[in-house]
Amino acid sequence: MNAKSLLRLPLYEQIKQQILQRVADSEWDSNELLPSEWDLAEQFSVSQGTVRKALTDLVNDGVLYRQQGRGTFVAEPLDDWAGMSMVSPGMLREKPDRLVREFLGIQRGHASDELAATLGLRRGAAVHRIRLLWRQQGQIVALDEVTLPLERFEALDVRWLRQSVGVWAVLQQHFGVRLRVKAEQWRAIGLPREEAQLLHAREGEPALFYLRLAEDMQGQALEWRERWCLTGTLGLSRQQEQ
Amino acid sequence: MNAKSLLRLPLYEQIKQQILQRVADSEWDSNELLPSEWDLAEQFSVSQGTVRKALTDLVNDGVLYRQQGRGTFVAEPLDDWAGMSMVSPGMLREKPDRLVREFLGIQRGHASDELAATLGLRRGAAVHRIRLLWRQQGQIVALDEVTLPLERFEALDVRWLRQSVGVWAVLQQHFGVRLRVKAEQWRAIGLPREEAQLLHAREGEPALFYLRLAEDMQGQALEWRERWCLTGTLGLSRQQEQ
DNA sequence: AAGTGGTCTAGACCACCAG
DNA sequence: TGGTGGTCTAGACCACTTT
Repeated sequence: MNAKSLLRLPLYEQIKQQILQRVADSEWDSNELLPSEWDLAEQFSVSQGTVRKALTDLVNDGVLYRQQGRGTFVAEPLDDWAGMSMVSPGMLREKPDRLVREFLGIQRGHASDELAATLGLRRGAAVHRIRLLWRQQGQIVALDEVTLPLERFEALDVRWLRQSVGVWAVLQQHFGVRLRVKAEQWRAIGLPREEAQLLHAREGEPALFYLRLAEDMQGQALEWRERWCLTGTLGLSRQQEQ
Repeated sequence: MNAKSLLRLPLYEQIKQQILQRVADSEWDSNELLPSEWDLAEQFSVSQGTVRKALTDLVNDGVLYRQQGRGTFVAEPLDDWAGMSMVSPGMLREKPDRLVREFLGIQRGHASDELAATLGLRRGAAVHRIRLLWRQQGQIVALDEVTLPLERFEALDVRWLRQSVGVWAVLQQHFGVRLRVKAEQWRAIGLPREEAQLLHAREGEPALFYLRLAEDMQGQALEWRERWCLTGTLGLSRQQEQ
């Protein structure tokens, strides 16, 4: 009836954004039950069908999940491996074991021309560079170098990175930004010296090199990530070392 | 009003299946305009909203696409690289060049115990084994070995494989089955002898090894694929050979 | 029994595209 | 201008879960 469209955005889009905001602000925690569709409809002064459309979209985006007869809930925050193919050793049917993150550090730097173009930044724009190490059952399995536009994430706090489960979770919790993979590429390479040292592996040892561009739900590119992964074969040879 | 549910399936599910069947039977070709939502609603004796729900699901599955003000169309058939990350050399923003398929052959074989379990088959069940080679700008970039349950695809015809753009397109066109990736895994390996020969590369040369399980829209596992990919680094060394 | 999400209808108006 | 998909409403009944 009322709630006259503020910006020519569909009502369900406005509702989605308000719900996303509340999730980002932790007004609703993970796995917390949302008000019913009818309650939300009354809060937002729209029909239940419109709320339903908004919730369905958010479920498809992985922000919420539903259980028939019980209600609608807030999904777990994304971790940095969300939507990524398995690279862990072992059978295909196994879920990858919970990965443990080690925060190596954050620096300020400047984007290369190519990276600036990819992220839609000015030439030489300032960026955050974050390094993470991933362990599985104690063994080092991957090294990440993450690049974020500094302008957008100026307030980024080192303590958040140390405490959180990953960069994506930090961006969601503190900036209300939910990322998804926009483009990615795999290569087989020999490990460069610096990365080999950090991974405690031999220089030139074959590894997976994973490049990934991530965007927010509006399609704005926001994160560039390079990941060096030790795969099953490597895992074997590494066991012999220890 | 009528169309009393035949199998306790929601009306929109029945409509989805009927539309999928017509697409599989090529009653509607790729990029062909479907009847309007109101026409379909009348054909199926349901409301326009129910047709809309069915079409929206099929759009999300990639079977159809919509254009505001014009209509709803049949999407291009899937190719064997659908939903797969880029592995081609070059920049991330580039679309991978159109890959050219070379059909190497098809054999009958028997599933290993592990593969039988993965595909939900009896121990030692008969399977099709298909080999494909992929070229990009003339250069060999990948080798596929595809395993399909023979029971489900007994009528598979070699001519279809020779003429079509890929295995997924054949399954969609001739069996009405649309696949999607269920699980996948990447590894960096040295090429085994046989695969190295087929790829015209050196044995032991580092390459990406990609394992993939695909399922139909009902979640039934139907395809196992192993793919050896030569990545950018390799592409360089191969240029020197020629 | 009460409350939730899941399905379905009938009708309305809008935004976009074509002739 | 007419037809299409896009949005929105108000109401109904069903299936499932919890109390």
